[in-house]
Amino acid sequence: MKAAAIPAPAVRRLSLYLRELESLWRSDQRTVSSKQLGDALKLTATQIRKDLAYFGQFGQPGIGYDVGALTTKIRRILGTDRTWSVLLVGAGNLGMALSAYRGFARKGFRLVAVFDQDPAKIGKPLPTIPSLSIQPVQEIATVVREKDIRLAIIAVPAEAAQEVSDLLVAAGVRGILNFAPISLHVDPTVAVSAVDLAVHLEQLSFQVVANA
Amino acid sequence: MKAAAIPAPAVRRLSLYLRELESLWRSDQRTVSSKQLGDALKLTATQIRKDLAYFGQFGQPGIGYDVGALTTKIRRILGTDRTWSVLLVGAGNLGMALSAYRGFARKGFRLVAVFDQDPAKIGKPLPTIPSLSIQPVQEIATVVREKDIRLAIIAVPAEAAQEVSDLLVAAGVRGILNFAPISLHVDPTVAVSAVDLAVHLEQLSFQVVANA
DNA sequence: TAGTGTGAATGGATTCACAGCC
DNA sequence: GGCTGTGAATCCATTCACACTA
Repeated sequence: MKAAAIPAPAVRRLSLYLRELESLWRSDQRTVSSKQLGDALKLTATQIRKDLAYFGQFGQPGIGYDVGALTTKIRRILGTDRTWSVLLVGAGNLGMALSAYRGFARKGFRLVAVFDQDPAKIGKPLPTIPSLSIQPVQEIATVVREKDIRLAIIAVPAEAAQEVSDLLVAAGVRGILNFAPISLHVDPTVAVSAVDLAVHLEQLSFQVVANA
Repeated sequence: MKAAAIPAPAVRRLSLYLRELESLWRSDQRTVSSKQLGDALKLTATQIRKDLAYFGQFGQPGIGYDVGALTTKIRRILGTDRTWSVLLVGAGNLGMALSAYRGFARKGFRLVAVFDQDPAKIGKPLPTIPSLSIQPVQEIATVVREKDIRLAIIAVPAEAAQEVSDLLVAAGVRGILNFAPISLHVDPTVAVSAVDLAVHLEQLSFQVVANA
């Protein structure tokens, strides 16, 4: 089965469209034009139409897009029309903050397991999700299979990240969100998305100096 | 003065090169080829050479790049050859985790002030940086001027983010790293970089479904 | 030989321009 | 009149190919 080569940037923007649509829905707006979406997201109207056109025809000429219907469509495209079980490795500061983040659940991602390597932390329940307690990393494989987990978040120090990644991939995880400041080496069938705080700040400092 | 139009993706990769170079330095490697960097980062050697060429000639034909010298050069390019004072708005879970992150300091970003709107939090010292205590958002303008702060991190709920952003820009902040899941509207001379956890997970779920 | 730097060619993504529909 | 959907044109980033150097 041969999908029609969707540009990666278009998929990235799809998430933004969804976010904006959800916000419009909350403010009781039921119809939106590509122009209006573009203004809100600082993108051109054409680009939004083009992006959506990769996936089908969702709008009504002269009217625009139905907010509810388009929301549903984009959720289906992104695969968030269902709930994903997610596991977290690393129960340090960042890991705990992530586990407390409500935005995940709201988007259909449910945190179902947390792992750490530190024996002192094992067995402790999460402050925000008392039904979960921290498990040793050795149990990753078992839990992934038991709970049919496909997505994982890595929030461990750089030195441990590749090793954790290997464990996750071996266990059958299909996508990894990596917060460790290293470039993970994984099987090409596994999706990886990375967030490096320092990289973001460096981008800002570059731009600030350039603007100065 | 008119800089020579650097592609944004090239600048993004520069941060990755720096990260890798720092790692090579720690493992006592003093010379590196574009091929080797490319393998580590899953990029082509040509692309790396092209990216670096936007900023000058740093390599030695037949030899490669001097790790130390290139590190210094890239730091200068990114503007991280000096220390940046950074402020943080939002002392919730995420904000506290960010304030505890050591990677910032290591890269030359020093957290010098933390703000929150919740009266219950005002005055409390940071667990990890006891010399700093949480201040009311109303004081942002004063502190920015006093401490000559140019970069800010927003870690407040979506509803408050635009308002905080306005305060920051009015106070003279030049770059914002935004963790709130909304698209900020700021003066075009202010740089913004955004991290949206949900967006990242959605990208993963899309890819996982596509790979399936 | 091993490796950089770079003009030229390619490949992708964005924007333009407009036909068609409400 | 307002707005979508889309081929064609443009623009920009990546890759190729190779001259050149240590």
